[in-house]
Formats: sequence, C-alpha cells, structure tokens
Amino acid sequence: MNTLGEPKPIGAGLSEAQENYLKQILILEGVDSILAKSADSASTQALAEHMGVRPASVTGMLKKLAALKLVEHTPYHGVRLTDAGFKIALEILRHHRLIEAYLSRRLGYAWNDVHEEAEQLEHVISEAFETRIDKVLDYPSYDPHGDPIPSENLLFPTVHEHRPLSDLKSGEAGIILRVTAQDADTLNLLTHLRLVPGSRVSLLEHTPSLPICNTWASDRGRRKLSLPTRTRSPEGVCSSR
Amino acid sequence: MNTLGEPKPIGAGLSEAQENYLKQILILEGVDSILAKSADSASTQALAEHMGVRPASVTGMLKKLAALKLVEHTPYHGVRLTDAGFKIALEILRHHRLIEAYLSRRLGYAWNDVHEEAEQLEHVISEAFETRIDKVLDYPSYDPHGDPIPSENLLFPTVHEHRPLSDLKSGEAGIILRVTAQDADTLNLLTHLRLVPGSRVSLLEHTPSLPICNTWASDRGRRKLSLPTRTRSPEGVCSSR
DNA sequence: CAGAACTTTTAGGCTTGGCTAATATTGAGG
DNA sequence: CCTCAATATTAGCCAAGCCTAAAAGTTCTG
Repeated sequence: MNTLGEPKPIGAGLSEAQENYLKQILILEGVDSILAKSADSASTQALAEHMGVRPASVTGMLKKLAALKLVEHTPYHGVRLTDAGFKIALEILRHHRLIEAYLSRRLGYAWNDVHEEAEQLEHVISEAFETRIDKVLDYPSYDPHGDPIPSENLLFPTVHEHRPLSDLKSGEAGIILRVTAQDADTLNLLTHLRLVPGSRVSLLEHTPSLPICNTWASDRGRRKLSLPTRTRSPEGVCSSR
Repeated sequence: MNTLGEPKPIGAGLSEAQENYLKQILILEGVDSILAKSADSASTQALAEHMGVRPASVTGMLKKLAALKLVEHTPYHGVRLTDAGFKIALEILRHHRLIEAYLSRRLGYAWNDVHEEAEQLEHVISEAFETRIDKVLDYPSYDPHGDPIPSENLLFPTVHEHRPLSDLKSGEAGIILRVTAQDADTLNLLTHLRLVPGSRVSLLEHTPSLPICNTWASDRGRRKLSLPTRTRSPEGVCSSR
C-alpha cells in the first residue's frame, strides 16, 4: 500500500483542499475580521461560495473534517473550528501572510501579485522555512495588505483602531492601514489611485457613483477598505482621478 | 465541471507525479551526469527503483507521458524525453537547484537540508518566482552540492573538468567540486569529515575499508564524489577523522 | 402554518496513480 | 538455435479525493 498523494506536513497529513477549507472557515468565523467580535459559525453556503463548489461538496468535506476532530459540525447550523482545527487554520493563515510579506519585501513582488503565489506556497513550506523567513523579516506583524500575521505561537498582533474608508465624513483624513480586497483587478485599480496601505488620504466629497467607492461599498455590504481613526492629516486626496 | 485537482503552471498542467517522472528520466538519461555522454535511455526498472513504485506503474505513467508527447516510449527498450519533455524536465531541474541555492544562500539552510524542501517547492513556484530568486542570487551556475543550474534559456553552464574522488592516487590533491549523494545521512557524514564542495583535500592513502570511501565506491558503481584535475594544492587531508 | 431558503442525504461519477497477477519480449549462454 | 531468466507490458482492481444533481429534510419568517 504505497500511499502516495503526499500528506503535507502541516498539522498532520491534510490535503491541500482540507487545509483550504479550514482556512476559509477561520476567515468566515471572523477571527481575523476587522469587525470581528469573533466566533460566528460558518454556513455551508457561505463556504460553498467562497470555495467555488457546491454546498453538497462542502457538507461532504465537513464530515471528513469533523471525523478528524478539526471541526464541529452541527447539521443545519454551520461549522465551528475545534481547538485543533483552529490551530491548523491559523498556522496556514500565518504561512500565507508571512509568505506574502516575504515576497513583497525580499523578492520585489508588487503587493497585488503576492496573493496567488502565497496561495500555492502556503501548503508546501516546512516549519523550518516558516521560521527562517519570519526571522529574516524580523518577525513582521502585518502582510503587504495590512492583514495581521499571527505570531509563531499563533497570537495576533494588537491591531490599531481603524474603520472602513466608506465611513469617513467629508473632510476627514487618515492613513490607509489595510485592504481586504484580494482580486488582482481591484488591487490594480487601487494601486493606480494610490490607495495603498500606508498612504494618507482625506475625503473631499462623497460620490456614491465613484467607481471604486462603488466597488467598496456595494460588495454585499462587506467593507473592503478601512483606515485608522487615530491618524489625521490634511495632505492626500481621495479623488477619482 | 469544476476541474479541481489544480493543474500546476509549468509546462502545461502536469501533475506533481508526472513532473517527477520527467525529472527522473532526465537524470537517468544522464544529461546532467558527470560521466554524461548523454542520451542513454531510461529503463522501466531503473525508473521504478528511483521512484519507489512497481515497474507496472511506471509503464502506466510512461504511456500517459507518451500520449502527451513528452516522452518517446519504445516498448521493452526504455524511454527518451522528446524535445518538449526535455524542456519541461530541465525547467523542473532548474527550479529545484535554484531553490536549493536560494535556501542555502539567503535563508541560511545547511547544504544537506535543502534537498527535501526544494523537492516540494519546485512544483509550485511560478516563473516570476524563479526569475526573482535567480536575479537575487545574481544568476548562479551551481547549487550548494555543486550541481550545475540550467540557465533561464535552459543551457547548462560549462562544467570544469573533474573526476571522481575515488580515482585519486595517493598524494594527489584537489578541490571538491560536486557531491552527488542526496540522502541526509551521507551528507551529514560528509559534513563531519569536512568533505564539502569547495574544500581542498589530498589523498594520504587508499583504505578501501574507510567508511566513507567505502560508501562512495561501493554504491552500485555510481560515483558520489568528484573533484577537479586542474587544481592541485598540498594542504588539506582526507583522513578518516 | 406555509413556503422560501437553506442544508443534508443519497447515489453516483471522474481522475490519478498505485498494485497484483498473468502474459509477452529480449537477449545471453549453452 | 533454443531456452530461461530478467525485464516489460497488459489487464483488471482499488482507494483517495473531490465533484455533481436530485431528492428529502430543516429552519425560520411572514
């Protein structure tokens, strides 16, 4: 019985698909979210949408993950990660963001190119690799999108107070701290508009039809851009072009 | 039809297993070998041994690769890579060695730890990644074992004249250029004995029972260590401890 | 309490890559 | 030239992993 299909060496021998499910559940549970009170439970449907598969497939995978005690599945009421599952999911998230940071800082990747590469690498790197790049980057707390990177012992850094860009009043200013959009198109657009992490902006006026503002606000009510309330500065403009 | 099972983006959508077969065929064909006149053809059995599967499995895979025109399979007479297959195999070999070099030079990996990690990463990195690390390392020609790295246009660097360590006469000296052993144990032993690429040695006496010399010479007649004929230097000793 | 919306179950399907056992081919030595 | 051992190939199977459609069950809202 030559078991090929290479168990990857992360939490145990999870398949890439399984790891991705865990990661997505983590995200849907909201641990990581800006608005996180944490601890929603992820619904089958939401999971299906995010993974690009049918709900039935999700249920199937959920049963497997539940059998592995990585997840608690209450039929008809969504899933929750168990402690074990949570740990693995966090580990993967850490891999992902650490890799993104590395690609950006050490290999000259554009911040909107790192996601895809990290998506592949995160399942494959060893603990040694993780440790090394963490050290080389001097234990970074944020990835190039401003997403927090769990530490080696899987704790999130304290996140500065911040709020969605769409909440800004006319005349208000701030520094962009985090961009939660992931698709290359949106990120490209944002790059062109200089709306990247670290840049200062102040809001001239609310124009709901403005293309990007549209994008941010209309996406099923989920905020894609947020910025701190702490920092105010008069320079920088959020204009459409 | 949601085709998951992620085609990897190298030559086309080859599976990891397929890529590994191609790489192994390349190696068995001897393109890379020290003794390479190149262009032996790889036998089913040799392939089976190196891949850790049964010959029947190899035949099966060979048919698949042949159907993809990556390989020419003459039943009962081994396989040869086609130009297309050769190119892909070289690309993978390049990935592998470039990654090894990167891990060693930029992430502080020991030379005997790089192989396994590279084995995983080689199937997953993008062309962009390859290009970046190549550049960061300033287009290296050799990996940490002294194996030549094909260039971006898939040409091997010119390799300095060299011969197996076991061919040295008593009193002869040289610099270790390349170590073809890959298993961690052998590499550890060699490290302890300071028999690593770059070190100068001269042969005091032939002692067939010397553990490492034994290892090198007795392994099915394949040479594991070689060094240049050009360089002679009196310092350095090949002693057993 | 009805029905819309959502979930789960059931019943399969497909692909990959392995394995065994039986069969076929090759090539070396007698 | 023939035979036999070594080597290859075929044929038939299997398991893992993921996916689907359709049917049946559950929830919750109006």
